[in-house]
Amino acid sequence: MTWHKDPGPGGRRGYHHGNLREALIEAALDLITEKGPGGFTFAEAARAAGVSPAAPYRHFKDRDALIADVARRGFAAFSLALATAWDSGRPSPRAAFGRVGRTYLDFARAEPAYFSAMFESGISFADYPEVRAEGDKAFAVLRDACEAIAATLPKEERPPALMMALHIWALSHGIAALFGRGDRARRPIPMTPEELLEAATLIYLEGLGVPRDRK
Amino acid sequence: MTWHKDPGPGGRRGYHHGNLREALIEAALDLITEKGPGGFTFAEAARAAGVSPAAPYRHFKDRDALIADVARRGFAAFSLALATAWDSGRPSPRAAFGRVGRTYLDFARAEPAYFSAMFESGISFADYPEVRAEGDKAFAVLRDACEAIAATLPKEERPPALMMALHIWALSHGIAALFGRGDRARRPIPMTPEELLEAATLIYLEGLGVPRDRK
DNA sequence: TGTACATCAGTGAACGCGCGTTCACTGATGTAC
DNA sequence: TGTACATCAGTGAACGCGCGTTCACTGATGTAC
Repeated sequence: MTWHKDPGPGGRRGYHHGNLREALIEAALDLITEKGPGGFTFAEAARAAGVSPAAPYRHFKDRDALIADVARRGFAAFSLALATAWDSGRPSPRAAFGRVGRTYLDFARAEPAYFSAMFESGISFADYPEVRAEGDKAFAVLRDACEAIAATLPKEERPPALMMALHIWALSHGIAALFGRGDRARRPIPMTPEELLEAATLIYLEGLGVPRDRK
Repeated sequence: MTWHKDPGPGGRRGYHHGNLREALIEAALDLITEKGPGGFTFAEAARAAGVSPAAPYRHFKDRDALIADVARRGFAAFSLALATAWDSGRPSPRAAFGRVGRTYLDFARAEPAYFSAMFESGISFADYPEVRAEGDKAFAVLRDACEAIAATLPKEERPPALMMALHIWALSHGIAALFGRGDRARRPIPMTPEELLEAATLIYLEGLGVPRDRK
């Protein structure tokens, strides 16, 4: 790793950029935010970083490799956010579970570019196993949470935690995708996505017989 | 409307195509199926229809207008499928409700191109109100179904049908988007999407206190 | 029934554009001695 | 401490490509008389 002085607001010091890889990722996030994953181009990312169109090839094999790296980072940030929200189920699994759901929606809204790269860019988990690995970590957080929720039930009534996790993931994802973002394609609804998810989760847990927190 | 002889397998008779509008829609569906909504181009659709690149402009203002028309038709087909599945809640609302959910997943799998155009193409409801209108019809079917399900509960326990419909829509959509298609980006799960949705719906309705069908 | 004509759905060539990618290159950096 | 050199991250020009869109046009169709 090279040591670099702060390049200042210009972002560029001389012949060498200094931090091109990061700058390209940032540019990609900005472009995806503006135009969606399809609207992002390698050339424009280079331009945004103030660098010739050939320069990105020093850092990424091709356009897809850059998007995959964005997705990987997105999943990493996502699982960190979810894990922080879950906080090992403190103070109670149910309270923590609610936070996890809200965090899912938060993330989709606050980081639409990551979200797009993760779920809508069409990059293949098979081609980029490191993306999949980070995605699995995020899912594992949700699974652990479901495990803890299930554990509040008597043994013979416990639903499979994997199934629960898939249900909650799908529900959160559906709400985020349909109603959660400032999309032009969005369908307006008479409540917030958070309220919608919270109500659904409440009903779902009720259906499983999960006891509510004592007041 | 002009009367046309069957153009036969060549698809083309002479100077006039005869049914270019339909041929372009078909081509768009094929292309979107193959490469996603981003991979579809006006030029390639023209080529597939065996027509010069300028010809599509006789039928569609631009590329987006064609995609919007695909989305509109998709929503129309979707609401027809949902309405058929619902069948006015026969023989029982719950049984019919189950069919509606399965139909959602069926549609996503059987018509990935429509599904993409409807939900992932980024075309704006504001710019194409006819697309929105068809989408609303599809949602109305689900809403009616929820109304009927809610009506099986005593008045004071009935949840708002709109909320129920949004919950079920989001759940179905999340499952379809994450696990429902033959996507390369799909995450494999140890059960079918149909089973996953059915279980979730069962738990959800249980949580609402909706009585089960008598055996 | 025949013909002139308006209408319409196509043609095909051309445009400007921006893309991804390659290439031989060169300036800057760090290091071995 | 000074210098030669290897390494590396950039340049910038060029490529072939396919796109969306326009234009003046022409062949086919349907209709008024």
